[in-house]
Amino acid sequence: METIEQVLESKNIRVTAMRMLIYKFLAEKDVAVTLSDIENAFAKSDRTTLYRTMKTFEDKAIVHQIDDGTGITKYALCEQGCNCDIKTDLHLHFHCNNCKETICLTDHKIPQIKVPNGFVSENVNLVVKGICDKCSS
Amino acid sequence: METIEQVLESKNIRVTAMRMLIYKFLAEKDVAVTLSDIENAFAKSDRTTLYRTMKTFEDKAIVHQIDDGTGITKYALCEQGCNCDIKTDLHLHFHCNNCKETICLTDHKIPQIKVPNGFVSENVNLVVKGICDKCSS
DNA sequence: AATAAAGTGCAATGGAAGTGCATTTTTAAC
DNA sequence: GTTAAAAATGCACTTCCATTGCACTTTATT
Repeated sequence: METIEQVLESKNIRVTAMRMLIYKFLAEKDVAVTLSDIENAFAKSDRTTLYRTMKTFEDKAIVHQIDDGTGITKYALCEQGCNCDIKTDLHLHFHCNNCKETICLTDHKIPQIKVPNGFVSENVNLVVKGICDKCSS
Repeated sequence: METIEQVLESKNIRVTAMRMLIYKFLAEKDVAVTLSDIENAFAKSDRTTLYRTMKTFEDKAIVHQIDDGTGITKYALCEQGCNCDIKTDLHLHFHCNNCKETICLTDHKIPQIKVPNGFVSENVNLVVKGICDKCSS
């Protein structure tokens, strides 16, 4: 089991108190979070710091952004072995219309999408909306 | 060939000069447009009017919103026979990373997406990003 | 023509993303 | 250890888009 310090160091990210806290917060969540979610969890910290921290985490492939159609950017930790950095790890996201949470369905890969002749596919964003397992039971 | 008036009337939308102009503008475009695009095309009109017009059009299934990940809502006319109103017409959208335009690939249906047990899929948003036919040639 | 209903325009608000700069903290060099 | 450089943080601000309230105008109805 890696410590948070080790995770950050292995990705060449400087270890700071704030970053460890943010990482811990993300790790405890099983749903994608917004900047405001993080902001509310750390009343002490500034939005800008969180914003830039997430940007750093994203650059280093520790988190990935999720656009679930709510208009608000969400973030989630990349899974072990996730290849978000090379843009080919295309798992899909599920947004619950009931509880409004968004989660990664990491082990559900996006099927190959056919595009017309002349079009080149580089990236795919797929969000399924509906009712999540917690809300449907 | 239906006139614009007939289209609007058939959808129970009151015909006004502004609405006809907006419809015409949309019909001439083969790409999805933002509110600002429409705003710029009609310097005379107010953003609010356009916003509410699009909302009306959307309610009546004349246009559908597109969230292509740019963070800005885009709109496109529904095709003849498009079932956007019943939320089952799931064609995909293509966003060009070069010219930044977004278009509907109306005849490319979204494949059936499997979700884990307990999850209920109601709706799917799929955006493919890459290079469009005009930019790749 | 009178009235009600719907559409339109102006002004303003709110939320989120993003930036510049000063300050603090961390790292590295001496 | 002290110091200089680099990176991180916090504050203030700006911008952009979505959205709403209210007054005014236009359209439909009788």
